Amino acid sequence: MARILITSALPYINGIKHLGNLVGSMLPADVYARFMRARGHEVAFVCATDEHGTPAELAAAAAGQEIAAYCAEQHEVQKAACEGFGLSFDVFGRSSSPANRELTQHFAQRLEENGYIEAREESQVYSPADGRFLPDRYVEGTCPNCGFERARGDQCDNCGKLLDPTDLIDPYSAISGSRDVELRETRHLYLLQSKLEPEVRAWVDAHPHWPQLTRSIAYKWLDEGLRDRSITRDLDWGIPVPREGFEGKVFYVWFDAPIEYIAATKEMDSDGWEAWWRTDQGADDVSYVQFMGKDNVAFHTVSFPCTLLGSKEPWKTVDTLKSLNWLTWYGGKFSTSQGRGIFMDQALEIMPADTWRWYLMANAPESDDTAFTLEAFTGAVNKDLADVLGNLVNRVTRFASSRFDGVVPEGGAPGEAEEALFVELDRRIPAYTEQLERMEFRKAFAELRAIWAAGNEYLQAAAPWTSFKTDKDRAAASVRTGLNLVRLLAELSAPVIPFTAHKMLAVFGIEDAPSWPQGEARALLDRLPHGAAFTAPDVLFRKVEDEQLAEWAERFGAPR
RNA sequence: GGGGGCGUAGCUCAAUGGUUAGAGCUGGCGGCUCAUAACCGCUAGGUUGGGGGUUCGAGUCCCUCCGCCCCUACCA
Repeated sequence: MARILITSALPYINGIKHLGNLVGSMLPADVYARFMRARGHEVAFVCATDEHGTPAELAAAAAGQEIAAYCAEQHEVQKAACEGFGLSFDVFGRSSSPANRELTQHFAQRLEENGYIEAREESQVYSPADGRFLPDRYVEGTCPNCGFERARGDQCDNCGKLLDPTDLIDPYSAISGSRDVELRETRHLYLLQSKLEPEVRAWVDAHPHWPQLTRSIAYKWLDEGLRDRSITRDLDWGIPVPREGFEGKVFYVWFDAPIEYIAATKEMDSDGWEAWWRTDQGADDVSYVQFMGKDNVAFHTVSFPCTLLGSKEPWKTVDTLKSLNWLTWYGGKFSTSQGRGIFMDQALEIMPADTWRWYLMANAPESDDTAFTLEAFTGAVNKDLADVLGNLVNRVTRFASSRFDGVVPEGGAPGEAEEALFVELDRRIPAYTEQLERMEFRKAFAELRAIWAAGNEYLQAAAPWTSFKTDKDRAAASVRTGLNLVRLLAELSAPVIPFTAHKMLAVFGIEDAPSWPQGEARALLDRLPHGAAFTAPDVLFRKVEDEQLAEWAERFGAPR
C-alpha cells in the first residue's frame, strides 16, 4: 500500500465554476483519487476555495456583501456543487482559514530568515474614487501603440502589445471608470526568486519524467532567469503581513493559495497533516500528484517550489503533474464573467452527475483544447451510457429475473463464449488499469467502453435466450457470468461513474466501497455465491430526447 | 514582439521515422429478439491546414506560410 497525496487546483471564489473548470482539475483528480483508493492505497485528496485577491473583493462588492460573508457563502455554494458531482475530497478547505494564515505567515518568516525577502519601495496606480490601488489589468486607457481606447494596463487586447499602466494615455479605473488616478508610493515585500534559481533548477532536473509541456514551461522561466516577485498587496482582504510598517497590507493571493494545499490538509487532520507534508514526519514515502489547467503550470513548477525550497525546511514537493488544456463551449471560451457555457449547478439541474463525469472524462482535453457541445454530450449519454452500459445491465438482470427467479443460477460450466470473454477481459482490464495509472484518461475510458461493449458481444455470442429452451445448464452458466459481469463492470467503472456503480453493486446487496478487481477474468466472473438473490435495478440511464436537447440549446444559448 | 503547444474522416480523438493512417459517434447494409427501437456483425468515409525540403521511407524530422490556444511574472 502506498500513500498518495492528490491536490486539485483551487477553484476561485468569485462564483460557481463551469464545466471547463471542473474537467480541468477537480474531476480528473477525483477519478484518480477514487481509482487509487480502490487499489487499496491510502489517499489524501485535498482541495479548497481560493478566496483572496482583487476579483473576490469586487465580486463581493457587486453582490452588495461584506467580503467575508460573500466568501463564506460562495464556499458553501461551491462545496455543495462539488458534492453533487461526487467529488470525493478528503477535505475542501478555505484559503482564508486560520491554518492557512498561520502557515503563510510561517513561510514568509522562514523565507525572510533565510535572506529571501526584501522590502522595496515602488509606485503604483491608486484610485481615490475606488479607495484602492489598482492591479495593472484594472487600469485601462488608450494604447500608445495602436490607439485602442480600452487597452488594459498589462496588455492591449487590440494589438497584443505588453504594457505598463504608466504607458497608457488617459488612464482610468476599470472598476469605477474614474479618471482621477495617480501614482503613489508604496512598500512591498519581494521574494528573491533570483537567489533560489539553482535550487529550483536542480529540483526540476530531478524530475525528468514530467510531461514535455510541463518541463518546457519550467525551463523557460528558469532560462530567462527567475525574477524577484512581489508577494504582498495593498488590499484589506487577505492574510495580514506580520511586519512593522506593513499594517493594512496582505500577502498576494498567489503566495498564499498554494500554501492552502498544506493548510487544507491541516484543516482535515490537525494532528496527522505533517505525515503528508513533512518528509521528516513520514512524508518521504508519499507520492504527490497535482492536477491543474495548463495556465497554472509555471506556478506549480517554479513559484510554489520557490516558497517550499526557500524555507529550507523538509517540505514534500510534487512528484507528478497532470495538466489539462481547456474545454471550450462550441469552440469558443467558457466564460464565468459573461455567463457563457454551463455551470456546475446548472449541469446538475438537467442531468445526473455521472452523465457529466463520463462525457467530460472520456473527452478530457488532454492533448489540446476540446470542444464541448450539447450534441456530443447527448450522443455520449444515449450511446455509451444508456445503450452500451445501461442496456447491458438491464438485459442481463431482467432476463435473469424472469428465467431464474431472481437468484444467481447454479449449474453449467463456462463454454466457448465465456472463454472468449475471459481472454478479452484478461487483455483489456490490465490495459485499462495501466492507462488509469498513467492518467491517460481518454485512452482509459475508450478501453472501459470497449469492456462494456465486450459484455454485449458476449451476450450475443452466448445467447442464453436460445440455450434456455434446449439446455438450461448452458443458459444458467451464461446468466451467472452475465450477472458477475455486472458486478465487475461496476467495480471497473466506479472511478468515473461512482453513483451508477453503486446502483449496480446494490443489485447484489453490495454496499461496500468497490475495490479494484485483481486476478483473472475466469475467477472474477464467478464470485457471486450460486443461489444468491439479486434485485434487477431500474433503468440506469434515461435517454435524452431531441426536444430536450433543443430546450437545452435554447436555454444555454448554444451556437448553431 | 518572444517562448511553448496544437492543426489527421462530417464530429470527438489515436498512430516508438517503417506494411494499406486507425477507433468511437454519425451514415448505409445485414443479423438477433434477452433488453431502454436497445444489442451484434459488415461497410462507407482521408490531398494528415498550404507549400517546399531531408530520407530507401514523413502524419511523425527541417524550413516557410496560414489558423487556433497557453505563458510572457500586478487576473487568478
